[in-house]
Amino acid sequence: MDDQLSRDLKAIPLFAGLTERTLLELSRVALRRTYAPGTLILLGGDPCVAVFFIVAGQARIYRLSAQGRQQVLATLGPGQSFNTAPPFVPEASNPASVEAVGETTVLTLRKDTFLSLVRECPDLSWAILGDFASRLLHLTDLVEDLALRSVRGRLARFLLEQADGLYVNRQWTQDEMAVHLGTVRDVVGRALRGLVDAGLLRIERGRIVLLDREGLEAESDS
Amino acid sequence: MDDQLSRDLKAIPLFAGLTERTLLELSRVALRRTYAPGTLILLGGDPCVAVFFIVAGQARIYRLSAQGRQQVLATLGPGQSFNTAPPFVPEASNPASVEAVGETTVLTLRKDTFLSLVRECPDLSWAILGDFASRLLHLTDLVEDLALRSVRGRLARFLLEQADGLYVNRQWTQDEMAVHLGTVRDVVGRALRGLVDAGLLRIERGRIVLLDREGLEAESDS
DNA sequence: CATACGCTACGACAAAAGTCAGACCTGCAT
DNA sequence: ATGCAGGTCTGACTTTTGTCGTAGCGTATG
Repeated sequence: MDDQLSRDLKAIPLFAGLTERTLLELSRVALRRTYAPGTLILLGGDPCVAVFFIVAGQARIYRLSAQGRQQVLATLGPGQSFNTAPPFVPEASNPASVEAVGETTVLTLRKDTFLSLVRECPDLSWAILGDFASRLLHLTDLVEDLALRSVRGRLARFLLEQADGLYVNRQWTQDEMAVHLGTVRDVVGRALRGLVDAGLLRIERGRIVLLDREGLEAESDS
Repeated sequence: MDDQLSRDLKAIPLFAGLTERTLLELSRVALRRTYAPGTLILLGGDPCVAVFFIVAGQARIYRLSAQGRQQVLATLGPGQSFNTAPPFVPEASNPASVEAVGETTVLTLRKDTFLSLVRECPDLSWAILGDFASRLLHLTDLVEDLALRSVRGRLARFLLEQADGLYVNRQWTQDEMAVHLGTVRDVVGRALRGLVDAGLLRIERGRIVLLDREGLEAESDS
């Protein structure tokens, strides 16, 4: 009956090392939920009650300022998890808000269920250690970006990261880029024009063409 | 003979759950090292070969920009560890540079020794999970600070954090504060004067007096 | 006592970032 | 076709941040 749920559980890489038995138990306590595009899944600052695993769709993890500006911390897809850190820290609350990008399906486990699961399964804690570690490295990079680089530099780096070959195909609106870079749309627009004027890239309908990767890398450290 | 080393090992909270036997093994492979004030312990970007545990003194973890500006990620004291994340991520290099603040003594373990130790000891991996989790939360806060707050706001928050009651006793130079806030001395100076002019604090010889905590908290979100 | 040094204060300036308003373009729904 | 909405381009303007040079002040050192 809960066939679907079991299949979803098996598709989560973090759960790869679990036994059939544990998975079966999990399928009894995990909740499956689907959110419409743009829905708020989790509000930063609220007490932490559960952890989440993405089955389908995408989730945007972000912080909000008092003036309503956003900073995106990550955009996660199927198989990835969020809100897994606070359960390990007593009294911690949700570190950030999360919203569904497209239609998004998640599995959730209550905080204490998750913790006892981790205690019992060495494989799982190993996997989470790897996950946490790479998130730490990623956040450290983000901090350096924000503290030590100009918007123009951050934009150059961002485009290089997003680029698939010479092209950035995905339809990024300037607003989306802005929240990833911790700034506002207008400034992204100016920075983009600046890079175009410098001959480093060209903007076409629906995509951006990187004309000079080396030039962009030079821009990217500052 | 390696009595000192064993005693040092026992003083590291992360190792609290280890058996005598394991500690003994560790005392054979761990290296003890002391650095003079200001010495570079670890260079960011170099391949990761070892993890570190602080026995005495303090270590400043920071990133450097191309222009030589710094951003401090953390200042750690006895019992705390650094460079423990990269071993869990294949190919990862040291995420940041580390230097000794005062005279500082550390224990080091080779990366692979550390990893097999973690694999064998559930207690240890549990402790590291907690450590990583709180670092993640801390870094997330830092990102929000840098992305969404002005220097003045960050300074207000910083002072509130550092304050012991109404006083910030430690002798922070403006330069030190600047590298914690991701900016430069001059700007910290201006921001400080601004807060003084607003009547929120007073600067005395060797310490700062917070006159209006609520006012500072109001300043701190922006 | 003189000097050197580290830290701070201050003003002037330049660059970067944020804010605002108006106009345009496109696709879509009425 | 009309109107609307979302996204973009543009320029003007303000504020914030970073940079520079100079000067003051205290402590430590000779």
